[in-house]
Amino acid sequence: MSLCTGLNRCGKSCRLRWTNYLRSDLKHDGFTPQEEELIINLHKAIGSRWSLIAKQLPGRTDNDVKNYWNTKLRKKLSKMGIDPVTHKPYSQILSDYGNISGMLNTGNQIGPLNKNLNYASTPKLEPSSVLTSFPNTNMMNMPREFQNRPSNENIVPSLDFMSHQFQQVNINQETIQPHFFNEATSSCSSSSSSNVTQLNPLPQSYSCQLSQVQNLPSSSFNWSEFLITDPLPFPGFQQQQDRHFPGFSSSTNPSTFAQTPPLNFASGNEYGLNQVGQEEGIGKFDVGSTIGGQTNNNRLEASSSVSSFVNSILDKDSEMQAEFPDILDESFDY
DNA sequence: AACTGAGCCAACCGCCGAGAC
DNA sequence: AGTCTCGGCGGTTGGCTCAGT
Repeated sequence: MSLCTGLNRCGKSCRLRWTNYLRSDLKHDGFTPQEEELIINLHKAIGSRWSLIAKQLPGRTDNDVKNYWNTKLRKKLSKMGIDPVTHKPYSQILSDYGNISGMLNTGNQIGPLNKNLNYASTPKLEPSSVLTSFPNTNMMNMPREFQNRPSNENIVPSLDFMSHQFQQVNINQETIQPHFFNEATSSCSSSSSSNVTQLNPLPQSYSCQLSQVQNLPSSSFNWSEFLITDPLPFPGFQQQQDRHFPGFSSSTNPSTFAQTPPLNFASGNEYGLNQVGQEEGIGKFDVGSTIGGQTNNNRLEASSSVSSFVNSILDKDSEMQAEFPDILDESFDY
């Protein structure tokens, strides 16, 4: 390892120090509400691709964004009753899992638990020690948000979500029943009112009554049911996914996606990010409606065959090609 | 004043891909 | 083709600060 001249640091450390701290164009003040909103929206669209998110925030580094997310935003969302990984209300996650139970028998298996646990971002919580029941599921029936996550974030609800459940159970046993998988179908719609909204700088679509969490479907659960032998629905699926969603697949270098020009990753109008993007004169690229989000409710039906899944990908690809030919066809030189 | 726990954030770690040789 | 170096990335750690007791 070679050291920088006169410094007891390697070149890599010096580069990181420069890029994360010393660069003159970096902001060192706090995040604005607009930046905060953009981070949340981008995270919802593309997950923890911090470098990509940071590219949309002038003067911020990926480290800045990552730290801010881990220390502030994640907790903030969690307190609001929103799973910071899926960006869905906890009650809706449980509802989804309740609705898709029983599909495991179709043959799709859920993969290695240790891999899946990487998806969860809250440390210091051992799911196997705290969670003993959860609805059955499988890859093809996962909420789309899960399916479009990087492969290491694919399968199970986040530990934020789980810890939230247990916090609710432990902290307020009078309002949240310990057996929180009681039958219920409630989920937070975009028009749902909320007590949380008062504390919530985000739009109502993100709001959810925490009390809804208690009304959850009952189902026996065993962690082993999340195990997958093959996380991909068919051989070559990953390659297809890479081809159609470059930058969104785990096997693709995120830099591929980074090669797109500055974009506004508004997931619909949930966060008013279109306005932010327009103010900055950047293009609009509605990831939420085309790829990762639920705006169009293009969730795969539980009965979808593999071919229909592929077709849906191809359809989306065609739509994207038609809508953003300049972006998708453009080549970049660095 | 001393201790403790939580929050924050710069720095580090390990992995991966690209490019040079 | 194989090896090495470099840079980028996301995840994690360690030390500092500060509020609470």
